[in-house]
Amino acid sequence: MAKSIKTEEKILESASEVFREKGFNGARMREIADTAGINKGLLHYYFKTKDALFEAVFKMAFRQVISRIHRILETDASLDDKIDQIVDTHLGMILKNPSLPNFVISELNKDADRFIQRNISQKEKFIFAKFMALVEREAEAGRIKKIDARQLLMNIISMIIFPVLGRPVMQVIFGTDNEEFGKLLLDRKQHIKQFVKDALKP
Amino acid sequence: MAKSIKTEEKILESASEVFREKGFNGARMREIADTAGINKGLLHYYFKTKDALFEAVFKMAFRQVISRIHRILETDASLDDKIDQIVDTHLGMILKNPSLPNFVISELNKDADRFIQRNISQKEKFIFAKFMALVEREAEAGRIKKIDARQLLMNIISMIIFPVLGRPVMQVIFGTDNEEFGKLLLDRKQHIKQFVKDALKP
DNA sequence: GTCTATATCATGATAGAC
DNA sequence: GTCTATCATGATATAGAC
Repeated sequence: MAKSIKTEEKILESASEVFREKGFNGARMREIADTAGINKGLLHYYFKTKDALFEAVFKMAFRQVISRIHRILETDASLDDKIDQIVDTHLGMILKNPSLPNFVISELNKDADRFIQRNISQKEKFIFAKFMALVEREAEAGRIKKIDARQLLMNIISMIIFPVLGRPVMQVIFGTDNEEFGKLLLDRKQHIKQFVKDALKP
Repeated sequence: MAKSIKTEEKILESASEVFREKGFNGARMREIADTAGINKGLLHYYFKTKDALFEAVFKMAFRQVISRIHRILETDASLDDKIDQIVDTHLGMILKNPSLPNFVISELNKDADRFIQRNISQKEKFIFAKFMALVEREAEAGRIKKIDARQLLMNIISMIIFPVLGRPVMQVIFGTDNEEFGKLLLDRKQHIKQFVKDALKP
């Protein structure tokens, strides 16, 4: 057989596709089975319930979004390099998977509090504390303006993710078609890096 | 009666509440009726179908988001004032209605293209062209850096909306609880204005 | 206008043959 | 492991009494 992918992987792939497009409530087990080219009954053989299947898919998507950032924050790279890396890898990933941010965020907002509590660990706090210290050092050395590291990171991530997420809204505000807007998005890597650098200039 | 609100308004209010919280697919006509304190049958008397009710609610929410921006862009205020106004009125509105952005954006992304086409008008293009000209004039006069007006507006709106929208994600990255994050959000008006001003400095 | 009762249908999940 | 057939539930929507 050309396709040696195991059934379970095929199911996860198809489920990811359908859940991203329709959300948990909009997705049908029937459609997932069809997309995977298998029978509905088989879905329940591999994943007992719709919830279980969703959980598996969502976890993967969430890690994809968040682990990249943490990995970059963890390194010993300079602040400048960290910013460049976050913009490059994140914007690249999002442009390749435009449905990812909306999926993660809209599902997350359905039960935010429970999720936050389950996912904040000491490790997160520690990694981020390191980044805060880095920003503080840079400011004291006079290489950048004094700034709250959390606001800074929030600004950067906002400028990366929102344009893809809010694309329909922005297009209506601009009065712009898909093609023209696509060009704007391609320019953003360069633009964001410059914009942030300018804002930080002491 | 203390409550002289007409039934139809009461329905719209309740529907708005439930749709925002659960989305179109997650919302139940039953829950909307209960919230409004009326019977299910009566919902269909006022709004033939669930789709029709949703359409009415969504239109209101969308206008609330988008018309404010257009109104500000339209005025004869200076660029500086326009930026301040967008940040102030928008962030204020969003902090008062934290569920609004997620509702509008996640529903919009389910059928973005159809929606965009239906909502782009010559008026939009005209208003925005005026803003682009303003930004260009300021740059030529040497009062700000040269910048693409669309990227600029995208940056501003991103920084306003995303932190509320992506709040759960950011809290996990920061390792921060609701209270601490809430304080960060309150500081953002001031922070964003300063950040943008710094980035634009020639 | 407002309610109760009901029709109709689609979905997630299970049972059981192969 | 994979399929078919079926169940049980719960949703939207309608009909009709008051």
